[in-house]
Amino acid sequence: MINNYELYKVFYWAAKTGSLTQAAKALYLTQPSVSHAIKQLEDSFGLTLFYRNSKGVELTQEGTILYSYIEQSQILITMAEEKMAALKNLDSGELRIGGSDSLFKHYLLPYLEDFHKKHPSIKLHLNHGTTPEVIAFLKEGRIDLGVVRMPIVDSQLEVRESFQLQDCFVAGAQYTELKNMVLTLDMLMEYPVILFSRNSRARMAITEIFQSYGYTLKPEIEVGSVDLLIEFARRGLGISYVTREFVSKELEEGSLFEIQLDVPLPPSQVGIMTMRNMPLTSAARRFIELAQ
Amino acid sequence: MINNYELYKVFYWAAKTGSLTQAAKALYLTQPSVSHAIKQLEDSFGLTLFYRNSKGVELTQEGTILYSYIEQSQILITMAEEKMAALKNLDSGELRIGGSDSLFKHYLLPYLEDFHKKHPSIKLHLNHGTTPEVIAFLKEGRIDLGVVRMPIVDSQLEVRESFQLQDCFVAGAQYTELKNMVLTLDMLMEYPVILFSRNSRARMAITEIFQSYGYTLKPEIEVGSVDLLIEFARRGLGISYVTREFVSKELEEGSLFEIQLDVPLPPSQVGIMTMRNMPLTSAARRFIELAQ
DNA sequence: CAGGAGCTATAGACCACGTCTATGATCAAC
DNA sequence: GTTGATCATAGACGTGGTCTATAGCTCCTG
Repeated sequence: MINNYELYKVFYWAAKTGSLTQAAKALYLTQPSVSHAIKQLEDSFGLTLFYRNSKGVELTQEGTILYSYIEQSQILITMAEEKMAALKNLDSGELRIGGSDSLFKHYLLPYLEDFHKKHPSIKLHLNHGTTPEVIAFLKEGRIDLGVVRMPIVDSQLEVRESFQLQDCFVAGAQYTELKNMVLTLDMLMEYPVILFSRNSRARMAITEIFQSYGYTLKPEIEVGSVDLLIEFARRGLGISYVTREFVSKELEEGSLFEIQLDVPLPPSQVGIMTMRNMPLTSAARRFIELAQ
Repeated sequence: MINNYELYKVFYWAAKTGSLTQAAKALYLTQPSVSHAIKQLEDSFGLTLFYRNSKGVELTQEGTILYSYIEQSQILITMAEEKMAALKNLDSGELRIGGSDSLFKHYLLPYLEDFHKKHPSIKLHLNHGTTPEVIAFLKEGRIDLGVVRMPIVDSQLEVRESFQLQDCFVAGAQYTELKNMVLTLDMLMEYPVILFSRNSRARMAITEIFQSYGYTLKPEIEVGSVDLLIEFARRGLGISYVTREFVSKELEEGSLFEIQLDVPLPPSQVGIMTMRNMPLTSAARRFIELAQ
């Protein structure tokens, strides 16, 4: 019917201000333009929308009916524009991050706090899961970004290196004799080793390292959380393979110490994953910026 | 913010159909135009609204939020356009008529019925009042048109002559002796005359006529409704001055007869009044068309 | 009553911008 | 590899929305 919705904006302001001249000012147009626009509307409806008098204009019965619809419509558009501006300014919106519980707890927390302080109106949604689960979340569009250990090889994903973590073996008071020694892998395997459950990325990594030296690493105990890994080591149940940064408190206070090995353990990189060629929300872009 | 609301229409269709190509078809545009429009929106918000893939497009988080507003807005506009079309086609709307009760009851009824049959969806509002009241209603915008006796002299009003009425004196069985006589005003004044209340237009008219012949007409009885005027005459309380068309039933059945005078009583014209230079609703225009 | 200050309507010119065609790039399916 | 979708880009075109200038009207004021 009407092939130019701009006319409704003009109509809205004309009706609202009761004056074509005022409407023109509000819209940064000239009065004849507004006059012309209203005429177009009236012609295409075949109805008169305004009474014109020397003081301005007034809605006719039919104009009043039109206004009741258009007013709502214009208000919605205004709200939409305000909302978009808020999203842009990070005054609104949400950020959905996927990652492992331990990464959230031990490492991402300061970044999350920082982000939340800077942009308190953005709702944070944290979804924990294993690396494959996080990748699946990403592909399903359920999270905006995932934080996992590298390497990730998936052509659909774009991975930014964020920070390095160093895994290491730690033990508690029971094994004080090892404190100032440099162990060979041979020696290490004499002790009971505690590892994270089979499907974890860190577990696979260390198993491969041992294999590359010709050893098969078999854990005495397998646990399902980083907290248990730490707790078991503290109680002297064995030597745990953990991320050094996750036990920094225990290392400082001396309840755990790091076993020195004669071979280097390669550091593991944590990466922030996003979908390749998919636009990011403002919030996601901002978070990545802060986390790098 | 956005200085072209057309873009929202394009966005709406793109989001609704999930395809720029489909949106282009729906809007009778080419695909590049739609692509361009969406880009404009995205640029001016500084946000990405759609994920593009080889199957079409999909809303981003931010696009989804925008859509929730714009969808409502567009629906309202569509409803508005449908409503305007209905008003134009007289499939909707209202018609507010002012006039005297007796005109409504005795003369306008067939026109009202006719109009209502032809346009059953138009609500009729009938407001009765004296001629000055009806004029006031018109000027206050409370009615679309008024139906009153001419002449009306008011530069703000436009009056269309509609139909003629003939006032006359009638009497009942008590005065059968006058049935086949032609009376002079002199003779008439020997009888008790029943008139409508002082402020009525018909009353003023007949008083003036008598005065122009040198007589002062003083009624025996004054009543406030046409029905009473008729009833009193039937009961033989006097000779009533009524509009002939309003007593056509009584004249036919013989319960009243018309007094013949030796001077002509000028006919009175009924006019349909509207505000001069004020646009009429479609319904009002249509009614006037039918009533002429 | 003349003159001024509002208001809206009309006429005509101009140029930005929205639309088009043509083509490229990418992806999925066969 | 080829075909047939999709959206993006480039550049040309022309229309329609905006402008200036002016007229017409009503109301108010000295």
